[in-house]
Amino acid sequence: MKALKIPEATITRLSIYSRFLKRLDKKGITTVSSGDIAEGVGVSPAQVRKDLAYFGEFGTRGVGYNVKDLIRYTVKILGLSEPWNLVMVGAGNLGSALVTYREFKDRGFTIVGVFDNDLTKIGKRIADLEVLPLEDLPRVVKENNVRIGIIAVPAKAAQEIADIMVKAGLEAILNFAPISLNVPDHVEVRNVDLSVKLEILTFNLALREK
Amino acid sequence: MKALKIPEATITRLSIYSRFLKRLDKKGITTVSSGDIAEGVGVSPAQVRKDLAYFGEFGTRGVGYNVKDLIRYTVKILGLSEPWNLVMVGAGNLGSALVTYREFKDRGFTIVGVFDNDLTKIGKRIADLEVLPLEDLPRVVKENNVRIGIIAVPAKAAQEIADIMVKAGLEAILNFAPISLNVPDHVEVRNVDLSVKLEILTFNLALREK
DNA sequence: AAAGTAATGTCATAAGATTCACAAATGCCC
DNA sequence: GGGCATTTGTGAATCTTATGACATTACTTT
Repeated sequence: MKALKIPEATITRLSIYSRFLKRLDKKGITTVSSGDIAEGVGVSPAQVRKDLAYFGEFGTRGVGYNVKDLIRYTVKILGLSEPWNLVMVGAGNLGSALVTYREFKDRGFTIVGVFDNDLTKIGKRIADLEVLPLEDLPRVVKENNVRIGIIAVPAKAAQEIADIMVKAGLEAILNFAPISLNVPDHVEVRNVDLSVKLEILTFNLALREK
Repeated sequence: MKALKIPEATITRLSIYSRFLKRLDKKGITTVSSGDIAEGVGVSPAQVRKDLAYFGEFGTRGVGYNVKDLIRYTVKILGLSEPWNLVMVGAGNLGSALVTYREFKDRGFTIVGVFDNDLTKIGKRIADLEVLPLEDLPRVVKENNVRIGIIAVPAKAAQEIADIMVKAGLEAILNFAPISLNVPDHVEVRNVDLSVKLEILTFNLALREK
C-alpha cells in the first residue's frame, strides 16, 4: 500500500463506497462503473476514480469494476478484513442504542463490553451484555484484544473516560461527547458530533430568509 | 451577513466554538482569545479568527473576545436565536436515544413528534411523546411549524421516509441512515454516518501495522 | 478485423482551505 | 504619557483537494 498521505475525505468516501457496493452485491449486480458509484453516493465519477487510484488499479478500462472484487479491496484498505472488538463506555440511551446498532455488526465490529459508573446502570443487560463497572474495563480490553473504545457519556465525564481508556492501552477512541479530548499522540481520536450537522441545516435555512 | 460563500467546514467549527464558549461562560470566564478557543477545540488560532472574519469583527485587538457577546454572535450566525421544532421518524433504539438526547435541547431543538410505521412501536411513549403513525406526520409538521426532520430508520426504509418528509413540506433532513437520499434541490440533507468515523480509525490502525 | 462505444487511470489545471506574517489597535506598567 | 505586551483582522502565500480532459484499453457489433 502506498505511503503517500491520503486525504481523510478519501477514506470517508471509501467507507461510503464500500457500503454502497455491498448493497449492489446483495442485489446481484456484478459490475459497476465509477459513474454508477458516483451517482449512488452523490459525488463525481472523477472523484471516485481518484479516490481508488490512491490504492491501486482495481478496474478494467472500457468495462468498470467487478463489484465483489472492489468490495474486497475497499474492505481491505479500510482495515476491515478481520473483525474488530470494541468497548463502549456509557450505558445511557445513546450508548445502549449504539451497542445494538446493526450497522456496526454488519461492518465487522463487535462490542464486547459496556461500562458505566452509574450504579443504577451497572448490572443492567443490553443485548447480551451486562453493564459492568469501569474498573473492569482494563481486564475486558486485555482479554479481548480490544484496541478501540467508544465514549457515549456526557461531555463533563468524557475526558476522565478517555484517560481511563488510554491507561488501559486503547489505541483509538470514537467520541460521541461534544467536547475535544486530550490524549497522547499515539492515540487516535475521532469525534462524532450529533448536533453539528443539525446546525449546518439551521445555518442554511436561516440564510434563506436573507 | 455576507453573501460570499462560506466553507461548510467553517460552519462546522463555528458550531463547535459556540458550544465551547458556552462552557467557558458557565465557568464564569468573560474574555477569551483566539488562541484559547483554538486550544480548547483543537484548531489553529488563525483558523478561529479567519472563521469569525467571514461574519464580521467581533473582537478587540490586544484583548480578545467577550465570551457572552461571541456566544450571541455565533448563535445568531448558526440560526439558533430562535428555537427549532423537529420531527423524528424512527422509534427504534437510535431514534429513541436521539429524542431524549440532552444536547439537542440545550442547543434549542425540540422534538415535537416521533413517528414509526411499526405497529409494535406506535403508542409507545418516549420521553413525553407518544409514537405516532407516519400518516400523522404532515399534520404535526403543520401544527408546529416544523421545517426539519430527522431520519433514524434502517437504510432500506430511508428513501421512502424522505419522500414523505418532502411531501409534508419539510425543508431540511438530518439523515442517520447509511444511504444517500434523493430529494429535490430545495430540500437540504445532511448525513450523520455513525460508522464512517469508526472506519477511519480502523484504517489508521491498519496503517500502523505496515 | 475494423470501427465504434464505453470506461478507466492519470496528468494538468483549477478551486478551495489553511497558514503565515504583520500592520493596527488596545490595555498595562512604570 | 511613552513604551511594551497582546491580540485582532487580513492580504498574500502555501498547501491541499477536486475537476477536467484525454490517451489508453476493452468490449461489441457488423
